[in-house]
Parts: sequence; structure tokens; C-alpha cells
Amino acid sequence: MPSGPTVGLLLFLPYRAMEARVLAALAEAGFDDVTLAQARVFQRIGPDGTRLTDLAEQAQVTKQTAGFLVDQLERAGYVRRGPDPADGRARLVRITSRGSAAQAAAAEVVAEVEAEWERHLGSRRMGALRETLLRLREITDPYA
Amino acid sequence: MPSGPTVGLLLFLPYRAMEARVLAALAEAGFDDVTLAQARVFQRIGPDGTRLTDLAEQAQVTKQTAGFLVDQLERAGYVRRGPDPADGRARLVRITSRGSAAQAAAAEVVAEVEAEWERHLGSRRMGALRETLLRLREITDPYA
DNA sequence: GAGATTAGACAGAGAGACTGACCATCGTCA
DNA sequence: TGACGATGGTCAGTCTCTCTGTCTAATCTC
Repeated sequence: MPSGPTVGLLLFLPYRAMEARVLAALAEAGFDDVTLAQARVFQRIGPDGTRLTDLAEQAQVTKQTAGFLVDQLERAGYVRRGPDPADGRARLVRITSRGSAAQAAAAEVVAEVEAEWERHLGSRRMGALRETLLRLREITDPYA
Repeated sequence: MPSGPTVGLLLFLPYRAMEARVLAALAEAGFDDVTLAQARVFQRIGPDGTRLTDLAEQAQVTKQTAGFLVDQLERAGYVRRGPDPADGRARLVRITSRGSAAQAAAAEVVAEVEAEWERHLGSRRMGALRETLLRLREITDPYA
């Protein structure tokens, strides 16, 4: 079966490249206290705050791990925890202004890298890639 | 910039799904002592053996980490270390027969999952995906 | 050959992830 | 309405992974 690298590996390579670029750019911009694991959780926080359990589920880690990472993000000033008005048990993790700044910096690099990819692939291929991946998500993302 | 999820995230989701499927299938087939980190290194070992440094470079971890993981794979009987006839300093990590069995089991699941994806996407889209990812690899894999 | 480089191992430390136990609150249904 | 299972979250302990730093042996370069 000499089909070359598997699609799985081929998906991984650009993903890792993107992640590394974003993390490096964040560090460059002064957000040098964010780790990869923290960023993976941070990325999932919605504009109106997100519950810890939801973060854990989406990032596919345990509640404990998510809590551990949120602790660190909180200590570093990127997020804060507040009560959830809809549920007394729950607490909402919200992004602070410092967190927003980091988020903006990250979005900028993401756009930049995607533009590089589009230049390399051509816009037709890039669009098809995005669309195909969205379809693939339907059967690979339990949290879609 | 309401472009939905980034391409980076969209790449990650099916990759993670594939990885999880393979690991689960390996455990099912009796190879239940392999961890994700070990598998990521194991995956890179070539048929004629591979040097530790090369494994580390491809997996993008330090030599120490690669050595640590190879230690475990060796103890579990999946690989063995031997001398490298071409370089007295180096040692070649080779796959044992147990390792080959695991590799075969993994390849089977990979093929199965890829077939599922192809059924969902259609063969035209699946082929285009593979081709596009190969092109993307040119600029995202320093080790291509 | 001398010196720089490379392959790899050893030691120690920190981060990340898990399991298990626990408490408080919510939702349901008798 | 109140008992009980389910859910959100925390605390404690452990194991795996990964890194930095240091070291030896072998190779390569001049």
C-alpha cells in the first residue's frame, strides 16, 4: 500500500505549523507566558463566556485539566471566572481585556498564515480545502 | 471577520479523530500499552531503521524526549536499538515483529477511516483533499 | 592530528493530563 | 414538596511527557 503519507499525517503537518506560528507571534507580541495547552483552551472561550465543562468537552480534556489550565490563564490575567446567572453551580470563564488583546494578535497571525497558504495553493484550491474540511467536520467533530 | 472556524482548527479536528480511532483500535487489538506520544514517534520509524536524532527532528521533540519514548517502546517490545553500520556514534531504532504487527493493525484502521471519509466526501473531493494537503506540505513541513 | 560538530545518554525539573473522591446545586418525578 | 439522580466544579495524588543542562564517544574538517 505505497500510498505515501496518510491523510491523517497530512492534516497534522499544516496544523502544527499554524499552531507554532501563532504561539511564536504571541510570544513576540509580549504574550510570552502562554503555553500551547493554555492556548488550546483559551481558543474555545466564547465572547459571552464559557463554562469550564464546555471548555473541557470541546478541548477533549477532563474538567480537572481544563480547570488547571484556566487557573493559569486567570493568574496570568487573560481570563477571569464569574458566576453563571443561569446556573448557580456553574461559573463562566470570560476573557479579560488583556485576553482580548492576545486574541486579536492571534487572529492577525492566523489571517496572515492563511493568506500565505492561499498564495501557495491558489484561491480556488484554498476555498475547496475549507469547504471539504467543513464537510469532514460533520463526521469527525462530536461537538459540531 | 466572521469566517467561521479557522482552517487550522478544521485541520485539527479530523486529525484528532483519526488519531483517537487508531489508538483505540490498537488497544482493542491487544496493543494496549502504547501511548499517543509513543505512537507519534513509532510512526516515523522507517523499514530499515531510523536514527534517534531523525525521529526527534521529524516528531519535533528533543532528542531526550525521543530517547525517553523509544526506551518505553523498547521495553514494551515494539522496537529494538542496534548499531548503525554507517556511523559508530549512532544507533538505529528498528521495528520488531511485534512492532510490525502493531503497525499492520494501525494501517488497517487508517485505511478504514479514510474509506469512511471518502464515502462521506465523495472520491473526487477526497482525492482533491489529498492533493491539496500534499501541496500545503511543501510550505508547512520543514522536513519534507 | 586538533578542534568543532554530531549522536546519544543521564539527571533533574516542570507542565500537563488522568483517576478518584468530594461538595454544592439543579432538575425531575413521585 | 421533597427525595434522589445528574451535573458543574474543586481538591488530592499520580503518571506521562517534555524540556534544559551536562556529559561521553565518535565523526568530520582543516
